[in-house]
Amino acid sequence: MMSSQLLDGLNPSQIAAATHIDGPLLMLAGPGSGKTRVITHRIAHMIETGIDPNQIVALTFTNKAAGEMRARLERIVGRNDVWLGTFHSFCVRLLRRYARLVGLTENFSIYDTDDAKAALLMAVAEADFELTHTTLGKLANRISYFKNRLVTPDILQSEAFSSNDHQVAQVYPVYQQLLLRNSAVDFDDILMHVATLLRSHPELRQTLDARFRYIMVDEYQDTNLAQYVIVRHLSVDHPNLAATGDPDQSIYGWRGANLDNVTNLERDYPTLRVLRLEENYRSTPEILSVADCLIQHNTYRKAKTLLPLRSTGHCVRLHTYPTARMEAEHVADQIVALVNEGDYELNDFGVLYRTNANSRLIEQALTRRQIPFQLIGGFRFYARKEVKDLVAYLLLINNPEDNVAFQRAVNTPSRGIGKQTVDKLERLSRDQETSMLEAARHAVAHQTLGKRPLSAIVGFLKIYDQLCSLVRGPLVDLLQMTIELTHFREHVIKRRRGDESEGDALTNLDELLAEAHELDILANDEQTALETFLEVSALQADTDRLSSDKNIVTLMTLHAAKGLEFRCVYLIAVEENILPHIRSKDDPLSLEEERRLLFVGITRAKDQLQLSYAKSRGFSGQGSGVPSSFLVELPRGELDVVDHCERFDDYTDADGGFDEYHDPSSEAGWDEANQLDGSLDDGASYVDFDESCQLPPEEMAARLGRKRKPAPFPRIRSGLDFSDHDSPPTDPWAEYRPGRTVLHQKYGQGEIIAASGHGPKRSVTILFIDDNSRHTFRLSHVPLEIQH
DNA sequence: ACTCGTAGCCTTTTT
DNA sequence: GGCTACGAGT
Repeated sequence: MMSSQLLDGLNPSQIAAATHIDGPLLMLAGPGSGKTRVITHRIAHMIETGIDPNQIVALTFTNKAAGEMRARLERIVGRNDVWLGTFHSFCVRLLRRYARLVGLTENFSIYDTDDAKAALLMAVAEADFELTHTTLGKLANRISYFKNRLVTPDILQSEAFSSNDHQVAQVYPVYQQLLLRNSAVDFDDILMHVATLLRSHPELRQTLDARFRYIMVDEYQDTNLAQYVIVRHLSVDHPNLAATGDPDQSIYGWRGANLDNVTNLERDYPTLRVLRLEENYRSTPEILSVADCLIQHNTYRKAKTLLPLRSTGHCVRLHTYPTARMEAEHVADQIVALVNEGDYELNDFGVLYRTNANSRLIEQALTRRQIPFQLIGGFRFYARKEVKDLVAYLLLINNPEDNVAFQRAVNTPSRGIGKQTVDKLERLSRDQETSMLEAARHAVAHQTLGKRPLSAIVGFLKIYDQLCSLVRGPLVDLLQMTIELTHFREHVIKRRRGDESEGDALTNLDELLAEAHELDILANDEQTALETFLEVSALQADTDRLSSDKNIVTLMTLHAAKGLEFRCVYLIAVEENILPHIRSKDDPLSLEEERRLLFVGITRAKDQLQLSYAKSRGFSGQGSGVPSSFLVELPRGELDVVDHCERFDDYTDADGGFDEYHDPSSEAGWDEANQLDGSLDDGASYVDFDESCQLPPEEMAARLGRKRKPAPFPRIRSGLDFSDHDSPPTDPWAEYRPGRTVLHQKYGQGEIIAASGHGPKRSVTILFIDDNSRHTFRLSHVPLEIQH
């Protein structure tokens, strides 16, 4: 039974996709094919046919995409309990629940790239590793690479590896242990731990498979092995996995995204239904023709058509400029002109580029013309120093084991605790096998430090304990008090004195307070405002802050533009060594990814598209001046080619002009470049895929024999809320339950009269015998001895 | 323990 | 071209 209203306005293949509910489904959706529309209508349709929204999960690439999808869905079916979020946020929730099964505690910290590097640096020191022939960054990248492919320290150490990876193998296990000691995860762990969890706990896997019965994955072409293993394991008994993606838009190979996942789907699900969405509602035929012409130069590719539905529009422009500055100025001028003509508004414009560094001149040109714009990319809001410094206190309050947070908080604002003291505390903590926070308390109690550092630490602990007592109150109060007790504002002002960003830094603090206040309002039983805050602060990407309601121009990298569209797109700096990037040129596969990146950029445009390059671009080296080899692959006859250099005699004769790249001999060169040697081995063969993705043989055999009806799943309240039935049995805090008698250091003996929460975030209310007083404590912060 | 200077590394892309 | 991590000096 399908609602005609719901499917109104969808084309036949879209309807087919939206009404395919049970069984595996792969939607190969070209750009602008109404994919988001299909997904939302599909979910709405599922709900309408009576499926419990609680059993539906839709995983997106960014929080923003999730938010948009939610908004659209709610417009159709109203408020609902469908889980819509990123892979990472979904996995964090799962991991919070089953943290103990992988050696974490429920209140684990999430490290962003900076924190992870700090932790890695500690691990390097601990492993007595010399950073002479490698850098911290490279080491971090390599470890990330392995984690994305589910290569654990054990596997790495047992495999044959290059001398380079031999070094990685020295540090990786130490790093991983250190993270566990701190009860912390890095971004990659979030996925890797969940994959491990599902692989090593069949009964839990089964429970969750039933719990999340309908799983959708958007941007499937950009998933990595860890992500594949996760959705694969959640779709065994209930193989209702629906993936949408476009292999031509796979641009995250460097992050471990694996196009094989598309083929794997066909292999692992023989009944997979593949649907193609090829009709394009977004772009003019001119734009699509250019895009198609380009992408056909990719060798490793399944043919796919782009069917234009819009009527003829403007010619795609290719502009050549003498300098990057002129490029920026002219783009800004065109924006002004088009807006003045009245057909376009500022938010119709997107300026796209390969690297963040390319935004600078455009920013200046727009600023000079007083055109408002938003710049997406570069540093995340939560990665700013003053923000991170403050958040460190909250992290430490939430997770006292977190030594990275401790080290950041303990001496910011500086209070006389230097490297010496911190090193000593780290040694003490390792010797005593406690957190650095505990080691600090111990040092105070036993006077094992010099007088001056000791009193500084006493001061810090006093602040910390005071803050901890506020943990049950509103987050905004906790944050406010942190700022006050640490004299944080004064600290920021002092740091940035004279600096123009001083004001910004203070504004950022206010923004944090506002955010905290907002979360206080949203807080519920499942997750406190503090927990939500810490999750957001770690997982919010810069692209998530993109605003679509303000009437301003958008500047962003091609990667950040994925999934977006603009009426007018300016794709600047289409130059050799920038796009394709210099670092991708040795490897044919990377080169193809660069081509896809340009394809993504082109297909963001609805009405107008201008590609441009400049013959000189400020800084030396960077292959300035040479047009991208991709430009030669475009249909020259269909382009409106404008060379702004002709008026500048100085530049007309300069090397590397477009025309030089259009002679037959160069083209022969490109053809040669396209004849790839077929070496697809990227060294990712550490994990046997079948082994990682299949169930144990016995279980598989058992399954093939019977197609049984799943047991009814316990009633769930909302979202990713878990009932107590599937509570892991390993939670020692569960022992603190009403009726138990406990001993408190100060108040003496009392009886637990109420308890709530799980793990160390569990809090209990106690009626004390001595003075009949009641107090509520968080177990993670107050030692309570159970009396038997 | 803090401040200033320098060397090397960095950025291509981000959850 | 810019940051930042580390080292020497006070």
